[in-house]
Amino acid sequence: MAAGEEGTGAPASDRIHQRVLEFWDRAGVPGSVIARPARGPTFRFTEGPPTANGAPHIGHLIARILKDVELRYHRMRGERIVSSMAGWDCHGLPVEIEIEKRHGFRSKKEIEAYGVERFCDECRDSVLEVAAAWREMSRRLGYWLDYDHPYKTMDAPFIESVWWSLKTLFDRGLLEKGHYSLPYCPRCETPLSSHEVAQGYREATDPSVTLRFPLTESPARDLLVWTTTPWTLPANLLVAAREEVEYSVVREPDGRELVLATVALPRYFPQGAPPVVERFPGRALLGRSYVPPFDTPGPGAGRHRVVLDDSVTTGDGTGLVHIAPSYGPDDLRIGTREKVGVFDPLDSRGVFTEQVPLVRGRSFKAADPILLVDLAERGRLFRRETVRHTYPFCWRCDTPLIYRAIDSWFVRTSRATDRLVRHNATVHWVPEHLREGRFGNFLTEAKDWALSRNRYWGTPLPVWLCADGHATCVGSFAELAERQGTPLPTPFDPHRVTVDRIVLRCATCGKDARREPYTIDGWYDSGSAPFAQFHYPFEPGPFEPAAPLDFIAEGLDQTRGWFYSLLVIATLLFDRPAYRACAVNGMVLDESARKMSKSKGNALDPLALLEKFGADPVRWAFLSIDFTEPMRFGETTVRKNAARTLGALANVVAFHVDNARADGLAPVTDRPAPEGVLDRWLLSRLEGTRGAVDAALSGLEMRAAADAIGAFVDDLSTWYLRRSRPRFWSEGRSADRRAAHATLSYSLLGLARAIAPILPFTAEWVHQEVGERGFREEAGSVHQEPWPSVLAARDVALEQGMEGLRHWVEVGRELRHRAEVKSRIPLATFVILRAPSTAESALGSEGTALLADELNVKEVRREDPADRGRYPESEWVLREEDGVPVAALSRRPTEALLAEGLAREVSRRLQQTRKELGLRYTETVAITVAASGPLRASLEARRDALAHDLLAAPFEIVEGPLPEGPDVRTWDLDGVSFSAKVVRPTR
RNA sequence: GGGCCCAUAGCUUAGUUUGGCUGGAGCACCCGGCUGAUAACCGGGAGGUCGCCGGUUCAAAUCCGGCUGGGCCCA
Repeated sequence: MAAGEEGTGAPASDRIHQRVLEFWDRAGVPGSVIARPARGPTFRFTEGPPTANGAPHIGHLIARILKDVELRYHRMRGERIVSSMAGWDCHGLPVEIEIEKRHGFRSKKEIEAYGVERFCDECRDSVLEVAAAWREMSRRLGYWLDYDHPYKTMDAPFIESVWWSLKTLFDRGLLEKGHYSLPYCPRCETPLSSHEVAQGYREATDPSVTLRFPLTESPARDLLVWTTTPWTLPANLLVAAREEVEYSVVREPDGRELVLATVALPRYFPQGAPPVVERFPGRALLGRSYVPPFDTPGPGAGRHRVVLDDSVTTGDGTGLVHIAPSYGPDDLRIGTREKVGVFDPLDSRGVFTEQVPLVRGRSFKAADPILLVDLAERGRLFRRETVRHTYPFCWRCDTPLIYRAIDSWFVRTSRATDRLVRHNATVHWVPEHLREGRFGNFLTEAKDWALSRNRYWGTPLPVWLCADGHATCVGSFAELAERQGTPLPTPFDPHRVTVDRIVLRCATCGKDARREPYTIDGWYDSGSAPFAQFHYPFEPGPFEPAAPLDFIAEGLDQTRGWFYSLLVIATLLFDRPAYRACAVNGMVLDESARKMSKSKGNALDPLALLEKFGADPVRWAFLSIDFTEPMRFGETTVRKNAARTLGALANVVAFHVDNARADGLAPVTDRPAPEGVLDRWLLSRLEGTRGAVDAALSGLEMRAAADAIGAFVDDLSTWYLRRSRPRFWSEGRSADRRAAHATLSYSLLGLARAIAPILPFTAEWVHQEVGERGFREEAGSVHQEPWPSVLAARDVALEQGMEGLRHWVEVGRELRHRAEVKSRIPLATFVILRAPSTAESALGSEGTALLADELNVKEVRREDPADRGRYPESEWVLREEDGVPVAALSRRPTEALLAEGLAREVSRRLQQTRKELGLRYTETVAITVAASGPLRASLEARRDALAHDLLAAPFEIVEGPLPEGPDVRTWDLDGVSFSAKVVRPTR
């Protein structure tokens, strides 16, 4: 038996998984399944490449389960998956940071001192180490991809494809250099794209300060200016007001005057404002010059003045905004418009240069308090508070970001907004609301994509500039060699160390051109994966420019990551959507609905989880929750969800296999045509389940598929098998026995195929065990079987009839309950006072017999509903609906029936004894029962039946009591005692 | 501050698209039964202001508005 092994949540789960894994590995099943079919309809898929900088976490597990379920389903349908390549996202900051940590580096200078070449080599090696951990997790999960031939974004062919795409964009004017205000990480010394920034907002406490900027012509009158970033004050060049907003001048007790927006007065003077001496609209302030907070050199020195801009709001602060063009997008725009230039006294690490002597050598954050003290000493500080707000941090290293005016290369996504929106509209999103909701909103706001990074380990930007500023974008290695005038080394590694040395002839003027020293955003790499994995367009392959992927699935965090970069690149290059269907899973929380994190110690290690429970219980547990929402998940989730269905199925299989072997009955793969209602019912239910699973999986409703399977297994175990059990131990190979065997064997084999996408291990085990394939290589795997897409007809009337019958069982049991007669004691009659429905008629007399047996009554009849008077309450218990009796049950058993019940009591206790002795139901025992009086007479009368039921030979009935002994037990049945000696056979 | 999503029994949830049976299941609990039976099975019970308030309607878990709580995202 497979039942009862502890600790797994599903019986024998470990053993099954181990055995199946061993079989797959030995027989090379995954490789062979992935390779086939060579022909067949194409199902386009791309594995979202995990960033190869750390071990997989639990969130990665769910997306991989969803992907695997769909891929298995489509493979079984005979479709060719293009492609099944595993993928690794190798480039970028995440990987560099791992290596920096290893050496304790804190800045780019240290990397350069160490040697960029060595550094990049270590990045490359680290990627390969991490890939091994992912591979093992995937093996245990049963996530089948081609791990022997993965695409890696750092491979030369991949990079060449990316270059081709960038050149294509460049030629269309969609790749340009610009001077922009970008989020910048001072630790990583590189700008980040807006979708990277989006990943790193969190709560932070910052200074909230209001300053006095005295007006030059009216030295006793101060502009009040508010900021949460004091370190930007040395770079102040302008103050912005809003044209139509009303400003007030108030006089303080000491005679100084303050200028601020009228609506800001209550904010600054909640107890009542000082007297207002003047009011005017913002435009009146235009051109007024003021004394800047710090006397620093810079392009705007001496030209500090008030300008007008609509970006000024009065929701916070004073309605007068400090403008430092180098440190904010609006600031840069205004500064450019006012032609004051840019003053940026920070170096690339965010440290103040000698341009601000007061804080020279200090990082921007550390400068805040020093600057504030200085301002306070000079009487410029009006108010100092702190504020809690959300602020962006670097998604990799957690350093606070700053906006900074910087030279960068951009992909002009803003020019394609309408096409992005249009293509997105065609996507089948699961959950659907993402299309118009979060993802859709993001698209309409899409800004140009800041592509360049001032880093080392990444795809080099293939742009060279000559002294005259002409840009040459290189789209292939051949072109590179040609423009260089000499062949490239072989093998050619297109990373910075090699590429930076190459000097080209400018495509425009023929002068020497040097490479722009940038790498590109790693999201561009992964977004290129659908074509770059095939080295398109340099090699022939299955990639078709016009064809979107049919399916992808990843976590919600990819909304601004991969989902976005795929769509942008597909739109700009091929003017089509990137994918037809996208399943998106929510975040995985712990069992108390808290975020999982390593620091809290509540993170589940996916590999450990798979090892502890086996993959199928974990897969089942995830598919039992709504994956589109945040999921509460933990070991309990696995235990509770998996035990029921997987345990029940394992035990049905174990029962069947035991039974079939005992009588040498062969597996049945052709659909049998049994006569019995139970058999026909089960076969019909099987077809219904197959259909439901098929519909669910084709609509990305993985959960509905699991529900249908769960319901079928429940019916199979608790109704079909429970009701059919006696048929399996009828003597020899009766027709009924063979029919039951054929039905169960065929159903289990059919079920194995239907569950294969969802429960690949269990499916294989059922397929092998029930099919008597013995896990032999040549016998094949369930995953090589075709999907049962052509279904046999269901017998709907029969299914409905069975539902009706089971309803009458419930009614009968309720009546027994009310009559207080336990089921073991037979009753004479159950009467249904309703005409049978057509569906119920489909069950015929067999259904009646089944109902009689289930309710332990001697007779089931149907009668005209009008005959109520024939069922007096003294003799019957009645069930009424809407005041009309619908069923009646004999209220009391006769003496004879009581005696029969007594015999059954004895039988039951002896069966219990068999069980306690651990006997299999193929083993015979010797039983001697001692009883007297009516009990003995009742037993004598049923001697043969009892002997048969109990597998007892010899079966003796003697006048009691039996002498005490190790095998003797005594029971008391409501005052009647009996004892029995049960002796195990000698083996 | 803005956007998206979620809220049904102690837990997991069906039902919400398209308003209409008495809001269904499973787990857990209580009572009983059954067992050739699996952390099993069967019946009964208890447990629901369908988050709250309002609106539309003959009729609202379902549609609309607002609010509360939670999650994610953006600024």
